[in-house]
Amino acid sequence: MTIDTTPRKRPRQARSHATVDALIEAASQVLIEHGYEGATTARVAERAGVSVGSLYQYYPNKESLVAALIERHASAFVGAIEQAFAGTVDASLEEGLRAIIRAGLDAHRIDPALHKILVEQVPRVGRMAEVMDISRRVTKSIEQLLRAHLRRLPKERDPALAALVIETTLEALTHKAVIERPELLASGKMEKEMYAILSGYLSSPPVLELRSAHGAQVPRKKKAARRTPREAGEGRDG
Amino acid sequence: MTIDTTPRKRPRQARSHATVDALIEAASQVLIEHGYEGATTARVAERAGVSVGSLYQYYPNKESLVAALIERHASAFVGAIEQAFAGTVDASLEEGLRAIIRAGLDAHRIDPALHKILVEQVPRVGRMAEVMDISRRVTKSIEQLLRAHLRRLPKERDPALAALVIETTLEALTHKAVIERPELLASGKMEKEMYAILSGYLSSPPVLELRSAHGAQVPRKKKAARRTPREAGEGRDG
Amino acid sequence: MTIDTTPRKRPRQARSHATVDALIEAASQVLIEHGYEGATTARVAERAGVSVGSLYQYYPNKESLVAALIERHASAFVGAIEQAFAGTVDASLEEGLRAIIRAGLDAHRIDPALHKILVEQVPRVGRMAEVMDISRRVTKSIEQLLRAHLRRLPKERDPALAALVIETTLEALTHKAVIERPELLASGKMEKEMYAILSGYLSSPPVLELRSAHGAQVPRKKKAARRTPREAGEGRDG
Amino acid sequence: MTIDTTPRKRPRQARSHATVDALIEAASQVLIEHGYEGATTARVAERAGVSVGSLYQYYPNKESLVAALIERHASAFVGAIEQAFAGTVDASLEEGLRAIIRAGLDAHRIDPALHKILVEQVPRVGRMAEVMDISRRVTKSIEQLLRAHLRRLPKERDPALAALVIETTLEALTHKAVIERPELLASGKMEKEMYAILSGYLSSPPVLELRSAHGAQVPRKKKAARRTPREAGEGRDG
DNA sequence: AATGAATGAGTATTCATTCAT
DNA sequence: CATGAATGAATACTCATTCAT
Repeated sequence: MTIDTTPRKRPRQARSHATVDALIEAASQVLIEHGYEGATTARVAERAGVSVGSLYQYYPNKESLVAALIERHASAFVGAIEQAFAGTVDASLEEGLRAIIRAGLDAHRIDPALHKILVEQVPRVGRMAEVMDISRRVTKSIEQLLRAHLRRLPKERDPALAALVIETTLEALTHKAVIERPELLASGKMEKEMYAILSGYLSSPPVLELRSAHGAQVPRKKKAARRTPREAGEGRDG
Repeated sequence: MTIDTTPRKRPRQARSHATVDALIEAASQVLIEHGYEGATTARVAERAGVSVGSLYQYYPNKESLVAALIERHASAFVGAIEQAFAGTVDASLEEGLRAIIRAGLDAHRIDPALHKILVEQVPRVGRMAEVMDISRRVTKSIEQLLRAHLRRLPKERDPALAALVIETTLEALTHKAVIERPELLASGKMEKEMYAILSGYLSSPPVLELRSAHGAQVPRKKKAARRTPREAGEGRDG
Repeated sequence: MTIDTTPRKRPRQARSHATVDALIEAASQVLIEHGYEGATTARVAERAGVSVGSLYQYYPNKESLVAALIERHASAFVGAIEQAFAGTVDASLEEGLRAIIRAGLDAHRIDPALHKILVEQVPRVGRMAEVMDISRRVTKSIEQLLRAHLRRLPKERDPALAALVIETTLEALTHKAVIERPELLASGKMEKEMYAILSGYLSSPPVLELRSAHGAQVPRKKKAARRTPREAGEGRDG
Repeated sequence: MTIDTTPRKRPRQARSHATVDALIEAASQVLIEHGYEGATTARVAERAGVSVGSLYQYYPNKESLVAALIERHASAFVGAIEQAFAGTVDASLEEGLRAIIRAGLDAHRIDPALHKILVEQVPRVGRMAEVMDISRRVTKSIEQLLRAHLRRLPKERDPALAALVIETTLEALTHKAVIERPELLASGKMEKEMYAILSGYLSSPPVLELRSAHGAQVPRKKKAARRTPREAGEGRDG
């Protein structure tokens, strides 16, 4: 029952290459304008300035066209992220975090409208796996970064889990900003918040934890006010 | 082009009321089983044990039926959250955060299968606004909590923005856990991570920020211990 | 890959019964006029004075419609034949043969144009089996007749094989007459030939067989009782 | 509405000739493998190792290609039959009949798969006439044979009609055997039955005819010369 | 002559919606 | 009020045929 989403044939002549390009580009536009349902093969072909027949010459069905579009976008997306990660191998944790944040934000600047539609529609094209793979790969990269700085992390922070949390959080915040609050992006405020939330997460132990869940104030000494016990105990900066 | 999604008439008799209920319930089941495309009016009517004609007696079109379902679900969802918030008005920040986290997790336990479908399909029903409203209301509640403990927050934390960040983050993590990693939910690990990331975010200054973005260890004098990252960063210790 | 050719639903109201009838009748006409390819669902629906939707309300696809038509025709066809056979149970061999011949001719008078199309197109509707079943049942009936008169048959005639030969021969001759030479039908000439060929086949020993296949003359008794006048006239063996 | 089925141009170069051959051969194979519907011009061209364009260089349309194939096959078919007839001009009636039977069986051995498809599909190519011509020519040949032995035939047997009957019968039996009962062919049983039915038909008067259709016994001469042994055994008229 | 890219009318089928009963 | 038969616009997809290269 699964549908073949493999492109039908590879264009050999220059002319047909142009057709394929036009089709994908048209698919992107029509998808953005009309959504998945509204993106009829006829409309896509028309927008591409090509006949339906030509569409089916290169894609065996509608899904395969969308799949190709997803692939193109996903590849650009992942490309952007991995490039941003490239220089992080022996960066500090701080640099690493900043790079990750930037990477996400930058990647989301690639055709955000299409990205939105694709994210919404991807489940029904059965390409969910591939897209989830993006997030999995990013999570893996984050985990590597964390492992490289393991001693800097709170001892209760499991790197794999933390990576998942970070990836999920960043993705969500980036999304929110891109789609609903672009001004937070332009002003750089969102980036700061992202850094704040991540660095807080990776520092320990958070001050709040010192207070009992019952609201009783734990008296703190003035000097130690913001230092955590472990920091002090570890004597790292002693 | 916009479609009227208002229910057609209000049921006055008990029998009609039963029909309306059966229809919504049927819609829910069919949606879960067959997805949005597969949820034909015929199927819904059949599942409800009612004729198509009757369906259209109460809902002018398919979308309005789904809209009603969304409304029912959203209302239950927000209800669960707001109830969880109710006792928080003069709770401590810690209690408040825990309540928020719990609220989200609990709400997601209401018909998660339907929730998933609805979240995916909602954009195309044009009820996005309503659903976004949920998140807006939750954000508002969080903001109130933060404002009640304003002095506990890092001074650079804008309560409105922080509330947005928190809401977004919690929603994303809850989602991820519900859909992809339910075992993290059962073990309570996710809840701990949520608390960790939020408390870190609301504590200050995070230790990590004390280190320069360039990875070089910035030797810190004891006095500088309390300097915020930005302060440190801005002044470059110079 | 096989297609479901079961009718979709049984009509409950008088109105829908009329629709179903109209559809089959229209299918018959359109099939005759345009052949299988030309018999588009649109054309059939139009001819039936009904919308395409209605067609698909009762038949899940084009094939099932044709299958229904085949069934209707085959049933009438077989009905005619078996009725004609009914009175043959204890008839003489001669009466039996005449009844069989008549049965075939009569059955072929039921909508011969449709019969022709159906016979041609049946292979591709996958109802071949059912139709072949007709011929198999008829063959069986013939075999029974032959067995009832076994002692009258030439000893070398296997009843099952003879039945197959008879059925095939009758079917072919009937067909030929119906389609290409209707005048032979009207004049009763074909019926006579059919009887002649069958009775010759079931009599023995045929004169011709007395001559060896190698042309060597088989010595016969003087009286040459079996020589025909004309044979005698030839004086070949005189 | 009628379509031109004339080949477009006659190949003049060896290369073109090869192409034309390859096309017909490919058409034959594809037709057998995929049936008429499945035999697309693209598939035929591909199988022939030629482009669609080339196909249309030699055949103005699909039908003309099939027509050419039909012609090729029909010509081989008739060729085989007429060759088998050639030696029959002054053969005995018995020899003639055997030759006819053999001819039909032999002809059907030429690409029976293609023959089957062609027989089924031929009506829709509008080449029915040509194919019917085969049977007409064969009938003519049979008629000639019969006329050559006129005096051997029962006086009531009209040679033209008898030829039609014989041709039809043989064709049907051959077909049946080829398609449904090949074992009857291999064992030679069918051939025997064919000879039996024909010789019975051409002998006269058949015994059965002596009995009235009403079962009344027709008084016969004392010697009962034509009574079969078994009949005698019955002692019905003893 | 050959190629194969492009065409687009034509086909089966679905499904939200209406309306006669 | 309820029913379910009827509607028909809309959609994905095919394939014979043309024509620029």
